[in-house]
Amino acid sequence: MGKRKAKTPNLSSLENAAMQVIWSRGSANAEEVRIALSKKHELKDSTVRTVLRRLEAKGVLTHTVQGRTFVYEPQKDADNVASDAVQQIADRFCKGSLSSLLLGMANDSRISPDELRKLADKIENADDLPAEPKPRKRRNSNKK
Amino acid sequence: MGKRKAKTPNLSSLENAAMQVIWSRGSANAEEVRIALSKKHELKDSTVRTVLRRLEAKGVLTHTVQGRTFVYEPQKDADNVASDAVQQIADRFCKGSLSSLLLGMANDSRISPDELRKLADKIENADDLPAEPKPRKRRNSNKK
DNA sequence: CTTGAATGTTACATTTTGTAACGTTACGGT
DNA sequence: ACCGTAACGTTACAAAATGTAACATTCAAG
Repeated sequence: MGKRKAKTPNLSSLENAAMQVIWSRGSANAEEVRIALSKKHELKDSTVRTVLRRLEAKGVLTHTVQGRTFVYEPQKDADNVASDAVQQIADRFCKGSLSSLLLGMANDSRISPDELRKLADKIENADDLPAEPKPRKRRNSNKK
Repeated sequence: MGKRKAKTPNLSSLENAAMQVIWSRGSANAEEVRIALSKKHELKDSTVRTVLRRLEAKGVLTHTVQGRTFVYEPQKDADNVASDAVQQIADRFCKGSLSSLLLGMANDSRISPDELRKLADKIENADDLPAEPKPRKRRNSNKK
């Protein structure tokens, strides 16, 4: 019972863009973020660092020091944030019922029963197989 | 082809609160909204009306005149907005794949294969029965 | 015609964002 | 031991978004 509203802070579009970069590569330093963003929008490095600092202030990022460089990484992975976001929508529009939400999406032809079933299968096969008594919690990304 | 980004405008918390009121009752005038919000937050009516006007400017509300009163109603129903919002999340975090998004939610135990299957059934049974060729659009508030 | 309810107009103070210049520090190389 | 430079910190601001309202105008009903 304790854990109340993490109240995912609303990110501005620039902040969001920065987060996308970091989420997509797992972590990044200011310069990397700047480069990535520069495709769309040229920014001074101090600008980028300001944004990054603000994001950390908002609690969505943390940093570790490597040499004399700050390496930022998400406080929560993208998956988690996405889930929370969806849940929040469900809260606001469907009294918290995810099912109702999805039902609505089906009405909008955003998703079909078929997909849902396939998805159900995939989930079972992928993660929940009863042969594994030890469902390790953590995500073990050993790639790269 | 045509249909570009509806770009659901981000609503501020107050704006959102107002929208919740209107969505929940289908439509409402300034005074009703004020009353509803007053449970949490006392506001002058001009304040409320300003917010309502801004919401209309943002395109999420429209109004019709009834006598000399403005009756506001959502430009899009809650369902629609919710769907869009979820889709947007999928876009941002899952390259647009709703399935991936849901998969992630399953990982977080936010939803289970079981629920998905039940949901699939419900959708098929509820909405798709070929017996009803004309799902009447709406507009029929004969109450009151 | 006087009222009053309802709307329109206009104003701010705050907060949030976007953007950045400038100052400080300390590692690495010569 | 220096110094240049890469990284970070500090401080500033202009713009936009929000919250909050006071005051003016209108028009129908009595």
